[in-house]
Amino acid sequence: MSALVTILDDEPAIRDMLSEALTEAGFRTLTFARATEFEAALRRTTPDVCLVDLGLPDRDGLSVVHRLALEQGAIIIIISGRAQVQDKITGLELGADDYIIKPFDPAEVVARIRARMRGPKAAAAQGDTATFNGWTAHFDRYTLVDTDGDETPFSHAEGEVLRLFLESPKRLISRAHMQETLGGAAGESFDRAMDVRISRLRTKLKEDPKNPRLIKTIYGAGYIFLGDVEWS
Amino acid sequence: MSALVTILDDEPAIRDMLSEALTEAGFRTLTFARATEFEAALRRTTPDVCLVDLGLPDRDGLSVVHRLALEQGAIIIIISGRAQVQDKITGLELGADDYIIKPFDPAEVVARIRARMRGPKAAAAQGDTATFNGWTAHFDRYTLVDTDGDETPFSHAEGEVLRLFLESPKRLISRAHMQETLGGAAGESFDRAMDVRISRLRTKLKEDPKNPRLIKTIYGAGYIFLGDVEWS
DNA sequence: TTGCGCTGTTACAATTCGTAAGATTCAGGA
DNA sequence: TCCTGAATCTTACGAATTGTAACAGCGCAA
Repeated sequence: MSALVTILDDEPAIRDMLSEALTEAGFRTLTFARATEFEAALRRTTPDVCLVDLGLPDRDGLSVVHRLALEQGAIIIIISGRAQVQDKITGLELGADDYIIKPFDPAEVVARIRARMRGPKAAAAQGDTATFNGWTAHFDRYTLVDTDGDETPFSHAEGEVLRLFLESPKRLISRAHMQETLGGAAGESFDRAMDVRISRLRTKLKEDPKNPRLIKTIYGAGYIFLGDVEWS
Repeated sequence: MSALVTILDDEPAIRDMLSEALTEAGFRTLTFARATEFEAALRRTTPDVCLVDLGLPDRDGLSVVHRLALEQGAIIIIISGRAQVQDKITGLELGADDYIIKPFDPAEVVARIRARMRGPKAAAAQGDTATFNGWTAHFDRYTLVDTDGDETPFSHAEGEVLRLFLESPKRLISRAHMQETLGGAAGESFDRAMDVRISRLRTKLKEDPKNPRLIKTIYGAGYIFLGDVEWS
């Protein structure tokens, strides 16, 4: 399930250098020397990241970028010898997500790809994990990880609530619905248990009680989870 | 609707240059010279993009980046004089979305911000929001934001009234219609409740009681919301 | 058994929001 | 212009809802 990165560059040395660094970092790679080969491959596969050189023998790389941006959902990174500010601007405006100037350090390329993908470290856990606003929730390991790598364990009950939120972000989740999907087992006796679960979850997410950024209470209705969730 | 960009840099010349270019490009900006000032402002507002210099007088910019990545959903771009590949990598791994080296061209900064805003973070940032006369109402986050970037939370009941106004600006909204669409729930007995909701909304919009500019009362009929509303 | 962590319950603090009541403003007539 | 009753604004208070700390029961491992 590691991410697929395509490399489109006419210089073999650069292709090799990138391919090696990316494989080392846990990505799968495909390399191409010409735009036509690359575009033919796109009909068979869907890469997650596309590295594109602008100085190609058969076509201007910008046209490749433009088509990619229109048709694919991939992350597009231009790697070019053209260092003029105007070149960068037109590249970015055409749809590229980043622009790296030659000569470059392959480690920087890896770091920039990771910054775009934010989370799924290629070789990392296969289980069901979700990332949101700097956090990564590993439901198979019952741990929350921040960008620092610090882990905070969460319990089963907390995980149920968190999963419910992460499955429906930015939508109102009514208190009744929560009772129903989760604690429905016990009594209908007006449960403060849900409040306590949420309170505990909030402290683990380091929410400011006065101004919660992630779990927002709607008085008389329920809760809304704000946060940019991505499952993997 | 325009995105809010914060600039954190100790050099006034750089702050001015960035602020000017970004304003020109249609962004709203807030500038800070010290990390402490910046972090104080974060308690009041939620920027969409944060530009951070690493060489700050009072604190290392990397710690600012780290906190931002943990707590906020903002796009983080480091602007630094440190050009070593290792600096870039640690910055990106700490949570930055981009890393720009000084000296730089402000036009490139604008282009890179725009490139990031197309990504997933930006898609998250746009919920259902409306702007009017210097205010931005985020209905998903239940907050009002003014031109300074200061946030004021509003409650569910206030939001219902505000939404009603923003959906029919510059048209008479009768008291009966408001009761009907909203408060129909509880008692029909006293319509003073609506007055109080509106009164509270007015104070949050910093209306002058003697001379309301946005919510105008039509004696014996209802209310009119004046204001140039734009939804996004 | 003892100890530890998880979870629900309880009690009290904080917030929201409608109601009540006095103050203020408005329209129309004297 | 001034007066009067009705409509509206504002403030205070209280009921309902929600937040959180403290406590107790439970399960599990050493």
